[in-house]
Amino acid sequence: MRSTNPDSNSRRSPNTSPETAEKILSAAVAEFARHGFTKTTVRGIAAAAEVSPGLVIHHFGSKDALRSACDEHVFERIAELKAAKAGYATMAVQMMFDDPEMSTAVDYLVKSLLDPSEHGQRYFDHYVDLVESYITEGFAGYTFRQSEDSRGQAATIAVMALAPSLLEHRLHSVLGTDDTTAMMTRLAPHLLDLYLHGALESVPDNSQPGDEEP
Amino acid sequence: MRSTNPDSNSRRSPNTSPETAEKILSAAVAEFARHGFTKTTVRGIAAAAEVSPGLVIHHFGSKDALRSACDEHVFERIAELKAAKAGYATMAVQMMFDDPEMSTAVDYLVKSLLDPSEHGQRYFDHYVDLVESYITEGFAGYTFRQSEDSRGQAATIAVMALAPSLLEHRLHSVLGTDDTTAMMTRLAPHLLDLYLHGALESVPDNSQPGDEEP
DNA sequence: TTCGACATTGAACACGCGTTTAATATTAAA
DNA sequence: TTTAATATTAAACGCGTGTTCAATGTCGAA
Repeated sequence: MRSTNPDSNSRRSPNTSPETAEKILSAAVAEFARHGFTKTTVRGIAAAAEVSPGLVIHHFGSKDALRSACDEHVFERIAELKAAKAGYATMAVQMMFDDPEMSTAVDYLVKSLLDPSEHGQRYFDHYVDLVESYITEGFAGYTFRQSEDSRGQAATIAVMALAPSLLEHRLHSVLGTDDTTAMMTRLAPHLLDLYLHGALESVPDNSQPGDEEP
Repeated sequence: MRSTNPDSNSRRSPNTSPETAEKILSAAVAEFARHGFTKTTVRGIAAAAEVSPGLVIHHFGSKDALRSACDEHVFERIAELKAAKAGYATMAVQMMFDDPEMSTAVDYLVKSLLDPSEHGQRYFDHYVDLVESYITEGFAGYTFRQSEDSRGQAATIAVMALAPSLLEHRLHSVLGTDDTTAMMTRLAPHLLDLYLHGALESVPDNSQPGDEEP
């Protein structure tokens, strides 16, 4: 179903272009992931896909429609990878950052969270739902601390899990690195330690709050 | 050092209008905090300050220069409030969200972190430095869990502390609230619990990773 | 008063944006 | 081959942007 041409001998793919549309969409996802929706230009996508700006509109109708197409594409990609990793005992955080092939998809979703959109909000809602189910039902053998406000707890943990990606660029600068995978690997033990034991080791023994110095 | 004129007696607000410049700058901070730098327009700032767009440029030179002025202004404001709260026993997280007067300043800094700029990076670096000093020296009687990689640990905690503000709008939507202070108050106990005890209560007892179901 | 310096404005400029349009190139079908 | 349809492009349109400019308003100084 990919090609109906009789002789694909010396001719590659001249006119019939499902390839071109895919190339444009792929370039769009990359550009959106890199610069966000607002700052990404149709001309930039066209240049990255080595086509004219008009062709981008011709294939997808508008910049917003192109974004929707990208949303669906990324969603499918994420769903595939999530299904492929089902049952694999690891934290959701690692699930998102382990696979280098997923990095652009994750970047896209992160930018989608920052640049307000319905798709981005639906993704975040779904993510909080997922975390809440982990809290109530457990995840890969782990048991979560329970709370009366499981929704607020889930939202808190979801936000925490997304934080490193949100500030990825700032982290690169402050840690003096440019390898995202290596950086996330470096942060992973600290995240695990935080999730397992918290960040604080001992609490002050003064009972009433004030400007006291121990 | 503010003025070199000999008689600054009744010389306050004649023609040279510091009031107008302050009004513009205040409006600019609010607009930048609300919509971010890129999406904020000079015309929008001018409308909020009830002046003409040309006057904004006349007073600050350019949109970028206006942003720098806003950066300095917000930095000073934050420094003041931090100094005023020195010695007050509370977490750095709460330090940033407690005071409702600080909310716009915090929003501004958050947007500054997302929309890349030198000032935003310097602020983040400073923030990580602060957290690292808390880790090594303790904070308000609290003792942090130690790590060989204190820099990575500090970056991790700093990112976590900033996360709720970064996704404030998404949190509003997912929790069905429009009161930021109330929402942060709701999340506070979950954050404290996370920092004190972590998020996970028990770990699975299977020693080798796989697709096992407990 | 007159003058000069500054504040302030409305209109316009130059530019980049998303999008449209007319024209060309290419291919499948008749 | 001819024809219809689609892919593709260069150019331009309309719009919003940051910015500039000439004109007007305003107030202290002389």
